[in-house]
Amino acid sequence: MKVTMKDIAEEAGVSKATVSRVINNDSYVSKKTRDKVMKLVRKYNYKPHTVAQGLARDLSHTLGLMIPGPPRDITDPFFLEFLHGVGNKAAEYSYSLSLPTVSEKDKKELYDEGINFKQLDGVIIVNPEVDDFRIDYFQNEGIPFVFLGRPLLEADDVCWVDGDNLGGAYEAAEYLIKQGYEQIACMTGPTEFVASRLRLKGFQQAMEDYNREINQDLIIHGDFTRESGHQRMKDLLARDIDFDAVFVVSDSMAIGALRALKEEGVSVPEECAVMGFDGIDLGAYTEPRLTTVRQPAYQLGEEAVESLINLINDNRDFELHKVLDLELLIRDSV
Amino acid sequence: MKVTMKDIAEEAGVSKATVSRVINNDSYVSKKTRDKVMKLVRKYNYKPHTVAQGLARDLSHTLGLMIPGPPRDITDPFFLEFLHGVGNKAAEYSYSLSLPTVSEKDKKELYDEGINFKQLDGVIIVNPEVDDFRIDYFQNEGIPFVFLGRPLLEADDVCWVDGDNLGGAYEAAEYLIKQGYEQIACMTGPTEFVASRLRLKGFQQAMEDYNREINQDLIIHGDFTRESGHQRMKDLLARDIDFDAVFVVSDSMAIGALRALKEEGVSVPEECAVMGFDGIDLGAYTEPRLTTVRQPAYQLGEEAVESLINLINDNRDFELHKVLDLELLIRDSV
DNA sequence: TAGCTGCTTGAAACCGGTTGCGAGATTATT
DNA sequence: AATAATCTCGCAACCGGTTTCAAGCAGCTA
Repeated sequence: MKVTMKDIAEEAGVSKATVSRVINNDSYVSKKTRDKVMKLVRKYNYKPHTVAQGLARDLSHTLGLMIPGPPRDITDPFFLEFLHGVGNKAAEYSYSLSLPTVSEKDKKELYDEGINFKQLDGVIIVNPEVDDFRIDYFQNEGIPFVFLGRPLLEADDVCWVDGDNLGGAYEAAEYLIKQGYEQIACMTGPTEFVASRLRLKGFQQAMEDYNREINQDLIIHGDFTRESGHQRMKDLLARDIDFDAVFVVSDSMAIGALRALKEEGVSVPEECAVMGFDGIDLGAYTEPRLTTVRQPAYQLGEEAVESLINLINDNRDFELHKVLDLELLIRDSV
Repeated sequence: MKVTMKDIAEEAGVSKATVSRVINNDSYVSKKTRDKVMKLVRKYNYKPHTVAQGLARDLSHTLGLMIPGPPRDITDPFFLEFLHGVGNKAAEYSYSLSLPTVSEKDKKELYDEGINFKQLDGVIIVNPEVDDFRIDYFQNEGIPFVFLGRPLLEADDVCWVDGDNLGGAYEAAEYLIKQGYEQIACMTGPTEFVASRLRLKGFQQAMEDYNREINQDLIIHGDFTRESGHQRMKDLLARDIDFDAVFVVSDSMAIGALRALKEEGVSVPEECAVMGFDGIDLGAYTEPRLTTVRQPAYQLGEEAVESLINLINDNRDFELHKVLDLELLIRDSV
């Protein structure tokens, strides 16, 4: 039989209210009664019933995670590692997760229909777009949310955690430059994603700082998938422009690009160096192994949950924005 | 303002009880009042408050997913795809997920502590072991559960969904045999996992059926990780036994093995063919691309949830065991 | 027409907590 | 010593549903 708060209260000879106060160490309870209650709590290993608590406090103890829909879907290992961090941290705080896939296409409709967002305590949004409409949406609904990745905003009162995309991309480009590559291409993501822009910007900044001219023909856009990396690289090769290195802003795309290069008989890194971004461990198993910038996906997941819970609890005392450092991971493709 | 059941009841001029009955199309309600209520339900797009419903019915609307701990962790792409299926299906039925990582080491302790299992409506367990202790555990707790993978039991009243491991492994081995390979090795997983055994058994059966002798030295055990695939293959090569093909029972391991072969200068598939198992799409990006047996991970995830919900709802009218077909995926490594 | 039966519905208790309000006990203030 | 301020803590309402029980009512049988 499950022991409830009432049971504890009766055995301790106090009211439910008091037990509740002890547990949430709310307001004043004398040390004596607190000890008495806590003893019983420990004795029975009592844990408040999350659902009942939720009903009373209007909380669902559920966090929503908006999984990116196709093309860049959940199967992206970067995302998986992130999810892992989220799942663990959430479990640690007794939150559960709701993971509806929101496909890109009918995204807005889904939000209009409201899914069951109203029953979520908070939401984690991946891949902010420039001027992301979800900001308004969730603000209106009054649902706390945190972004993985920073949305580009002037008045940045929105909570996010992010890897240092700009810095990481800068480092990557700088490394390529210092290694003596001359014609460096950059394959970035769709312009509507902030991450694409920042990484491109980091690249451009490094090129500028080292007085390299940027050939606009060597800036191309994929969609973060392997397939697109493969295709775009084929296209680029077909266009017959000289380049001896390419900075690809996601490992998945980089792996696709690697494959295209191989198919076209271009040796890596001799004829063309490839620099990735993300640091998925699959990159350690390509041929050649992918040099890349590692994002701490797992920690990002943990931080996202941590921030979100702070938001939910109306805790004002935490960093609204968190930037985690990236790290150059030197392997064999450069 | 959120519309509650009381609001609907008042506007319809009936009691909450009646509205509840309509919604759960419980017992008898006259068509007239039912229509009247339903009209309002649609008008306000009313959805019952999951948490309140949970409290009343003693349900949490949360499913637990026991994530395998290290070494074979969630980062395994097969598992990710599975999780994706689970997440979507669960969301479809308005269930959320709790994803605590249960590390292999302190597994039993965690179960003893009980985590918060009592507040889960059901649990999905991955990687059943032979004589899995969790069966007793959850049966005692009275918590419905479903396995991904069949546990080996005589009295099989336990619910599971599984790929046809035995058949798939048989096919894989048969294919190798028919392709004319002579000395076929098999790298399987730890013996405590049922999947390892079944896949090995399928392999053995095929060998037997085709009158091949099995060299026990060519049966080796990894732990499903890339690292182990890499290491075990190195070991095998060092032992200097002849073989011209190897059936590796997980793609992750196969990819590790592929790498080891490459490092040792053994060409694949000319000098040694490699057959994988799982069908993670990463296998399409190795060099050479991995021939393997594809498991429908996403569907397995969906089926697992479907079965679990049937169990939760005490629905007796469904297949307790589901076996999904596997499919030989012929690429370049054989 | 009285008595039954079966359908339909509402009242109220209940699920397991939280919380506003106020009363009684303690301590501080003057 | 009287009064005020501060602690403690219980009562009871409430969160939004579900479910038991019984009553009202219509139709049917005898």
